[in-house]
Amino acid sequence: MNIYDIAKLAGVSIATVSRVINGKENVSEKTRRKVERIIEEIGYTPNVFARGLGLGSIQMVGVLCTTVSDLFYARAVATIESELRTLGYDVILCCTGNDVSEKSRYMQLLLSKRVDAMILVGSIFQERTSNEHIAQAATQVPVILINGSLDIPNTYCVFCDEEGAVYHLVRDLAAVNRRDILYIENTESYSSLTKWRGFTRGCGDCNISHSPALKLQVPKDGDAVKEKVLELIDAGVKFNAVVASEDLLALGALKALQSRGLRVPDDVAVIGFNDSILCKCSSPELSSVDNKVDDMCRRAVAILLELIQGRKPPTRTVLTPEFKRRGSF
Amino acid sequence: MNIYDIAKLAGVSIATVSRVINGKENVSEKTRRKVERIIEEIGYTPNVFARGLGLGSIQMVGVLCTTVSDLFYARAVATIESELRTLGYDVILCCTGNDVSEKSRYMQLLLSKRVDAMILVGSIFQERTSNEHIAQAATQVPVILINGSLDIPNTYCVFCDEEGAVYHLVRDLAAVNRRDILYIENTESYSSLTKWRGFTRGCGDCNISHSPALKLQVPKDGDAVKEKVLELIDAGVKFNAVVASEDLLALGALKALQSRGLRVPDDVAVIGFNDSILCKCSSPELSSVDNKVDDMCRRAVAILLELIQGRKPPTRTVLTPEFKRRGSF
DNA sequence: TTGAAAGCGCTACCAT
DNA sequence: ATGGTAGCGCTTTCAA
Repeated sequence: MNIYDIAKLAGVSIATVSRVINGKENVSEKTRRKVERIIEEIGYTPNVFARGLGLGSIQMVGVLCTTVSDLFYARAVATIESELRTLGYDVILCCTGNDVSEKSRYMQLLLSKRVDAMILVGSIFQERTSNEHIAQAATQVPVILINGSLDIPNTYCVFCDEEGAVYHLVRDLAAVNRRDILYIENTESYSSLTKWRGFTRGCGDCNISHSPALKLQVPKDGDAVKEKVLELIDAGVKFNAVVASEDLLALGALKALQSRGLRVPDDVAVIGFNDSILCKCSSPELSSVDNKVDDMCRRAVAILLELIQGRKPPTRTVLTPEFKRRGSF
Repeated sequence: MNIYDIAKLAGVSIATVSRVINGKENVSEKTRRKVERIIEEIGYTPNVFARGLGLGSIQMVGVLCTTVSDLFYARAVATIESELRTLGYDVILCCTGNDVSEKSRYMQLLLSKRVDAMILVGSIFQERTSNEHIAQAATQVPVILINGSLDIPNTYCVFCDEEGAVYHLVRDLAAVNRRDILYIENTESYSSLTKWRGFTRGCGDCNISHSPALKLQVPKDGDAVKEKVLELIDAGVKFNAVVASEDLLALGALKALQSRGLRVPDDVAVIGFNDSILCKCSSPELSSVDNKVDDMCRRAVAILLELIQGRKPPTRTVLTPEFKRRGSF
């Protein structure tokens, strides 16, 4: 069932049918109604390929994350999807994994599918070495980076001042004499770097000389963290606060502490990052830095909208995180 | 840059270029290499629309879930995406929400995008009233339902014997004299019905007369559950086991119990459903029924593959859940 | 207000 | 092994 069939049934030309479908002005009310009725009756839907061929756009945006089974990314993707939907765009979901060459391959794939834009979710898309593949993609379609910052033409970044958040966290801890801070970071993510910068700056300002023994670098795995923290405790390393670059890591630490009879927050304060659903699963509940995923995503889509409308959106949008105080500090 | 340009540069016809692109046999090695070199050099990628126009397929599958920010769905979507990717298919993600008319609208949308198939994730897509919209979609493309069972032509179902799982759970509880079981279910999902059936059957077989006061129906919200369970405890209702239709609900109950000084599992055993990441966040960790999301998703994609290959896959695939024993029972 | 016809870029069939 | 060419279904310009 195509536009020709409709045209024949309505006794008009395909041009007229096309006009009706696309809501053009120059069609008489009578003709419009007739065509619309037939379209309705037949249940006709235009062929997207044919349409795309002419227009060069298929109203789709590629959304990339390393894996959507991660809480943070899942939430982000959910928000982006719903926001884009309101603009009439579909989401092609790509879970790329951590490997750069894979990320690059996915971006190529999306370009070949002629997506209208690409949204990269997570600082993890900001490579420590080269970001040439992003630059390359950005020559074809706008690229929006969520939770990362990159200075590349046609690339727009939305992120949260995580450095500042950690900085203030350290100051707050020092203010209540929690100066022996165990810092746990996920090795994989780029944002770890930013957070660490905030941490050291905070330590500097508070005259805390942070021992290397109090920095833990781990993969994103609750059990692994727990193990490591247990080792630390058993080795006699002392600390009265834990700051983790992700809730899951904080949770692992919390469990390790509790299993050794240490009280949270009395003996040790624990603070996570992301303000995920996990925070409400432990007792005491986990204090955490809310890095405003939803806001970032909404901003990202808003930027896309501006681009579509031919306006010039800001290249960088910085949001302020918010500390969510719960039982663990 | 299109196939004509490539043809011109290579000094061959577009037909030959097309053959090279599609890896057809009947091209001389020399010609193939020449064309490939030029394609590489120019960085040419075929236009998907033009291709789709001819083939009627765009190598995309629509994946629908109510919201991907939910742990269960996120994990499912992640698995589906990665499996489909290996087959060369992209995923169009649709988070529909619970509303039937919205679900229906999304399915129409996907059909108009000419997806090659649709995968519905979650029993929630099985409406209690009419599933006409699914039947309608299934007339156009194969529909695969994960964690639900529907008898509709061109619709394939993959699900887990949740009824059996709950049935055996009740028996196991009864066997250790945990006969006062608080049953908590999510009102929104269809699978609640199945689970409840297993529960009552188990009670029947064990001569447990289950009091209506021990059935809690709640939305999917940990805090809400906690409230309800607290009310129950404070009202003096006694029970020595909790079975919940989802981990999040079980966790809410667990927190309520602990906050009233009840010990888990000594005083009350708690069992969740889905074996999600949440199970490992509490202390004690949550025992849970693993309903094999990953397996279901893999099966679903395997079915799709069979369909593509023109084979006749089974209409219903039933998996056996597995009880994951942890601290809470 | 309406219609005719020229693309859009590709696939696949038919010739050679 | 290669080329010519007819669609695929739509949008859009140009004429009427």
